[in-house]
Amino acid sequence: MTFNKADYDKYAYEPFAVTVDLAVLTIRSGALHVLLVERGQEPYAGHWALPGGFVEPRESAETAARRELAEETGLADVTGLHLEQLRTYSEPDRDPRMRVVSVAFTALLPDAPEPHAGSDAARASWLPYEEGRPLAFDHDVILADAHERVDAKLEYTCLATAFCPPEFTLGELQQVYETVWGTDLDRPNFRRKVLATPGFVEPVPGGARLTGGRGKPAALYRAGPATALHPPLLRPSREGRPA
Amino acid sequence: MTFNKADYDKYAYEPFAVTVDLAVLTIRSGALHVLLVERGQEPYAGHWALPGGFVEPRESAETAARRELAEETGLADVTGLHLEQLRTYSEPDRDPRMRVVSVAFTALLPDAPEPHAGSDAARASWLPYEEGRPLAFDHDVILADAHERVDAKLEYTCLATAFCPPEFTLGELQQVYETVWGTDLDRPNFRRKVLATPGFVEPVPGGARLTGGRGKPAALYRAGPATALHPPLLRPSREGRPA
DNA sequence: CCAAAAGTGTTGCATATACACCCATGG
DNA sequence: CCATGGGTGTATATGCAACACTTTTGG
Repeated sequence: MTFNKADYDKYAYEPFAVTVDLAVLTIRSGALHVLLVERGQEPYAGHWALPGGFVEPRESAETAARRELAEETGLADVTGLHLEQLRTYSEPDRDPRMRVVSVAFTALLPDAPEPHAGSDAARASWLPYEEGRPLAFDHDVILADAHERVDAKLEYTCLATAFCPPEFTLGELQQVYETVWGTDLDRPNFRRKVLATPGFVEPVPGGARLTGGRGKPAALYRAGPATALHPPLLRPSREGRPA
Repeated sequence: MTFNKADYDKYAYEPFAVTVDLAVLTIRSGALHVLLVERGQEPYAGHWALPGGFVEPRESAETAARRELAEETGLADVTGLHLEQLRTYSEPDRDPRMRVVSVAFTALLPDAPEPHAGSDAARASWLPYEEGRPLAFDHDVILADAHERVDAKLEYTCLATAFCPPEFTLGELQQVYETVWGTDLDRPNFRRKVLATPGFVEPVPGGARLTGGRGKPAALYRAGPATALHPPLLRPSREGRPA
């Protein structure tokens, strides 16, 4: 970027507000859920919206996103959670009050503790992915973009473990894929694919799960160090025909 | 995002400047080139930088990026060119003068007309990808991110045609892959892969290329309607071992 | 006639898919 | 002892990498 002398005047342009918006996803009882907050004021009073807030003067967008994530979920420690920049939304009229440029993030959580209603007093809640529409502002678009991105990244990254608790069974991991993609996968083949990818998961030293399930106790795994998936784990039911 | 009443004061926070930065890539005589501008003033006077500029009050970042692309390349029509949002860079001190949040874009061009030195008077030029370092500000990081993204997207999208003129041969398309990835590909197999993907390329009605080449004239193709590549065209020389 | 680039064919290995089957636990 | 979910084996199909070969042009 190149600047002229006039650019040094910070108020040469109408100021832009910079915010972060968070698409926080989790899996709850076999269905994809989103963290939403209910708006108390106009515009969009009574509508659900993505959590978010202003970027502070000395923060990066990433720092602001993690701060908001902690505030909105009420979790004590959000350092381990998956948080990734999605894209930036900057249409001039996306907020009727003023010029707001929003950097959107996607966050993925394992379990789903009931959210701490944010400092903004609005109600916060986990909603099934399809519910609460239409969302405020352009949040329907942001959320759809987030879902599409997660869909795609499950194929060629190890992202699925971000939905799982620290220790999990392969059955749980498979359910992540089946829930997000909305398809069924062949268990034996899924198992082989996952185990054949070095660093995707690693067995926890001495354990097997007992008390919960009805069938044979499943082995427990932890997320491995790998991030990419080569070759990818392709989701079925696309006829190899790109749009 | 939720607002309190105080948020209505546009000057409640120190204003953020919002800019766009462009990583404009092309292939020139078999090598990847980047469009860079030379800075005339401090900071980073004399350094090369990515082209870019401020987002105007009534523009989206996308609109601003396309406007800057037209200005900096001097091309009359930039509507057909590939332009895609990369990510947003918002570290508080990335510009020593003031708080600048920059939405970065990646643009891909077929041919490489000599750039019109921008309105900012600075010199503009195509440089081989490796040259001109270190760039001003955090532009080394932005450019590296852009390259990485293009690398990855060649595998599973039809993006490579964005580097090609309206009509091209399969040899030229293959050179795009080889140049960007820095590897050699097997011509027969590459050919089959591309032609087996419906909508990737389509033959131009009656043509074959004659005058230029030394060997057998190659058939001409146009970019097809497809955007995704299933299955992907994997780049070789990665041992299937994710990090 | 030779070099260079386009295009075709073939073969072997790797992987995926689809399914049949056994194992261990709770009720 | 049966339903339920975990885990193993295997045959067939598919896809891809490697490489030999033919074709058509310019010099």
